[in-house]
Amino acid sequence: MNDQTTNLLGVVGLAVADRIEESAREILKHVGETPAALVVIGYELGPTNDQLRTVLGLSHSGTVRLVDRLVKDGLVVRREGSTRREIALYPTKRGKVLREQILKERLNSVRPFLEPLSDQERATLDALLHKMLSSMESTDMERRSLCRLCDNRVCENCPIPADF
Amino acid sequence: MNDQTTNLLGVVGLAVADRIEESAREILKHVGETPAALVVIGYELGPTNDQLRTVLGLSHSGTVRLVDRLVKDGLVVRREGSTRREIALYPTKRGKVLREQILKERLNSVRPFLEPLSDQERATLDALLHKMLSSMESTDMERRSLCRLCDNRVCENCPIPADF
DNA sequence: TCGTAATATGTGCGTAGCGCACATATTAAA
DNA sequence: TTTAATATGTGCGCTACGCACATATTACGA
Repeated sequence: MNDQTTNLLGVVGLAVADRIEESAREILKHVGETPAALVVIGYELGPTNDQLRTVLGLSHSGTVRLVDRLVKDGLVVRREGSTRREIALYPTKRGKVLREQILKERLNSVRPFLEPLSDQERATLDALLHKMLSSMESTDMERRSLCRLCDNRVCENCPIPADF
Repeated sequence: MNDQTTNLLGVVGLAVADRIEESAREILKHVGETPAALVVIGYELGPTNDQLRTVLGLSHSGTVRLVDRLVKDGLVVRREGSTRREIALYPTKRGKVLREQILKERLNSVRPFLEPLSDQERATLDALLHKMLSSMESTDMERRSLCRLCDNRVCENCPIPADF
């Protein structure tokens, strides 16, 4: 194992995450897990507070306040859930619009990294990344966390399941 | 350009950054740019507040308060700089120890991503990452920001310069 | 069935990590 | 030698959280 490669992956990872966060901030005026929350809620499967919490890796109260912010901004609504103690989170029309922008700008901010590579090199990188991801995480929850900012429409064989 | 590869790179980038942040939090009990600050100051070149600020991408006051935290924790000291209005930031003995731990655990947290790959595949990935990085950023400041969490001892031809 | 445990949400309170606007000291420049 | 630029520090506020607690609903076991 060569630590130089490990270090390089750390650099690229940090750079990619930086660019993604910056692009989301400009659209949503929120940072942290708030953009990911809007993406997850935007699947329109009506996640509960607690399901959202596990995907985002936040505390319970942190998640409640995060949803408060999204509700206050008119991006998300709390509906009645399958039982009376649960809620179901859904995006508003405006929430869906902003979600689309977040997903689009996320891709736009990552794309420059691939710019220097040829088609052949991109295909090689794709295969390597795919191998890294598919062999790494195990539980469904970890997979959902990994893909919490994904645009699932551009991901063919994505590990994130569409159901909670 | 295939957006599926772009998306995959976004996933890996987010995952890598997550793991790095988590490892630093356990050691330093601080998040955000604080770990990076300790790494940068730890080069023992006595950066000024303002030089640190540009590398970390923070506001001026944010940087002052960040250094306040490091000083309060006994990890960094403010010394007199080359002119009387400048300060020179240096790590304490304890600051150096924690810095070493941050660098070590950063590599430890990224290494699992390479675990599924063969030696040959790692070499290919290394070449691709290197090409991506070397063709991307231009100014020295951007390079320093990219490498703000690097362990420069494991990076052979790293773009971060050793002088400010 | 009835009480007890588990689950789900929300709240009071505190903290870390930042930015903006302003104040002050020092150096550079006109 | 004024004036501008630079470097640091401060008052104030805000966002994004976590912890501990309160409350409501559902599940479960005696």
